[in-house]
Amino acid sequence: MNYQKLKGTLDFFQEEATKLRFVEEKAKSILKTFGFEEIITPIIEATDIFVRSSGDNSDIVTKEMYTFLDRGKRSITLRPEGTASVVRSFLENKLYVNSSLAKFYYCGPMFRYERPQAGRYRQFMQFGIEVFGEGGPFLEAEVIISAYKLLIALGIKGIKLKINTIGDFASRKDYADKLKTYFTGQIDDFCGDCKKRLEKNPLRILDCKIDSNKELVVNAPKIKDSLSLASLNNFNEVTDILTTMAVPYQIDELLVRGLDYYTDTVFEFILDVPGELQGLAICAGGKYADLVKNFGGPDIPGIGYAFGVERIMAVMTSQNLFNNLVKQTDIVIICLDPASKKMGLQLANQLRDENMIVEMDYKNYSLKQQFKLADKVNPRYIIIIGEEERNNGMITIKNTKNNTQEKIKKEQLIAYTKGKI
RNA sequence: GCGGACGUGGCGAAGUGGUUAACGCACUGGAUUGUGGCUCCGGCAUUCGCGGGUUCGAUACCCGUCGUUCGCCCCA
Repeated sequence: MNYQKLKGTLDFFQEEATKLRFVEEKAKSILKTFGFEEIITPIIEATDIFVRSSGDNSDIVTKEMYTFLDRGKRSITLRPEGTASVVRSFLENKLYVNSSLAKFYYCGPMFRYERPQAGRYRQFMQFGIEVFGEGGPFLEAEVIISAYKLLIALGIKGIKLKINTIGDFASRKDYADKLKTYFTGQIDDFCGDCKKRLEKNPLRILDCKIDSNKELVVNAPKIKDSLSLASLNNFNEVTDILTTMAVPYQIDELLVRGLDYYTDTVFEFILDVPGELQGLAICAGGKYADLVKNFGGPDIPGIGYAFGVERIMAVMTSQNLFNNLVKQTDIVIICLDPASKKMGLQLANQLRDENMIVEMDYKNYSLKQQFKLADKVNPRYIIIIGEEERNNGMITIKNTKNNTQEKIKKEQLIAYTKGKI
């Protein structure tokens, strides 16, 4: 019987696991400087949580969720995104009572039943943040800045920040109606999807890959003209702050997000790099003014974003940004007979207590074979213990950098290595 | 959900309608028994994703299936 991983899933081991953890740790350390705290929520939630938040017409809900009935006949879903769970937890635990602003980051697997391709998997890691509370344009800008700083800290080149405002629900409804009127009867030569979108969600016609370059689309009514003055002012302030903070951005009036809960400011960091990753979003998010309220909670706005960790790993790999992740061994202990092996084991663990990385060959007794193991892990020092050393309470220690060796008393070993490794 | 490409040992990769399935890396053993990383020699796929068909014969041809991968839709 041959077992293999499920379609669209990934095993991370050795170097890849190290990369994943590296990105995660870096992200955490930067967000901590912004005062974020970690929130860990379950991977499974009641299906309704996601239907409510993403919208029952969204693609995620209609065709991408892993949903099943548990033994109690409850509909359970593997989370397709992080925001809904965090909002649920925020409300359930009344995390709004102690402060007017709650800032969380999370990291974990998300699940979407899609056809895998470059940078897309059925189980993928997202690193994201959510902030609850009224913070105005400064908060929104800070959130975007935190994402930007993170990408800079990771060293990723070729990223572009696209930002837009889609207004509140009222102005969006108004805008959708305008678009509908505008496009009705005019899109006979548009793709089939766009024809469907006209009824369902006319905003999506604007970022259709096939039709978005058409004159009709380019000249379509702009969302700006449907926005409330407050929305408009807010957006202008956000971009102003970004400019002040020297965060390059590009206003993209066609940027509309796929999840229904967004309002006002939405943004994406996309990759502008050659190859298959070109154009992929590595971070996306926005404001959601009414999501908490719609969940039955107080009227508290939220804003957040999520990074696609695998995508970040992919770009970083292609840009050679994982240089210092090689496994490092400090010492290999070579033991030439069983009695020496026991002594070696003791020494190894004493050294490990000093935080040194120590390995040894458990199987062989010949010097040559053990040296071969040592070559593979390329240690700073090689210790040799045989009958000769044992009888004198000595060990031989060899510096592999300059190929010198000396005999020292085994009691001196810790002191000898101090400061050298 | 739709379309294309691909599927040979741990990895990379050649190959042909007929029985020894190249080669490289990795792994493993050895080149006289306490000093390696180089070199040399040996071992390592009864088997070419799986199931069926065509054929005297298939890893090679056909069908199906599963899987990988890329694109579309959508998205991180």
